[in-house]
Amino acid sequence: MKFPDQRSFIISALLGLIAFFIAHTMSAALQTQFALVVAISTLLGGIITSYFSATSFESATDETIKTKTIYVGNLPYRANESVVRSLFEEQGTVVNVRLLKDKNTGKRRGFGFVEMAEADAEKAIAALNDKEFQQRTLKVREAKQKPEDSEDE
DNA sequence: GTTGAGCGTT
Repeated sequence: MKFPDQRSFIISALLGLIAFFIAHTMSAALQTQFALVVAISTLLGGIITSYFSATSFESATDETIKTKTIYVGNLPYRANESVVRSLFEEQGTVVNVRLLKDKNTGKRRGFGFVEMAEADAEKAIAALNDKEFQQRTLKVREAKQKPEDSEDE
């Protein structure tokens, strides 16, 4: 029904364009046969693709985890991502860590975002908020979600 | 090389 991702859609569209131009160079009788072959090949390819993606081993657990993004402020300027990551990993599994730098100068701005699993995120916020870290008091909160919609299922 | 309230990049 649906394409697995946008790449498959683009590839299919490109192949369709190529087939269109090839068919344009043929006689009417050949066009019918060519269209048949293309249609059957597309069907078979789709069936095979969906079979393998349905039986692919454990690729479903990758993006099924519910993660929550945490805002971390008042960080010392000397702190880097690995230090923050290891600090939050004491409270749970850290999915991603981003410390924001200035776009022009590239200097650290002293705050960042940590992405964790939902339960671990709540635990980390409660445990690490207003905690002293390298002579600074951390500000740990749940991050404002970016204005991105389309949450289906 | 500096500074100190804050919510953002592939």
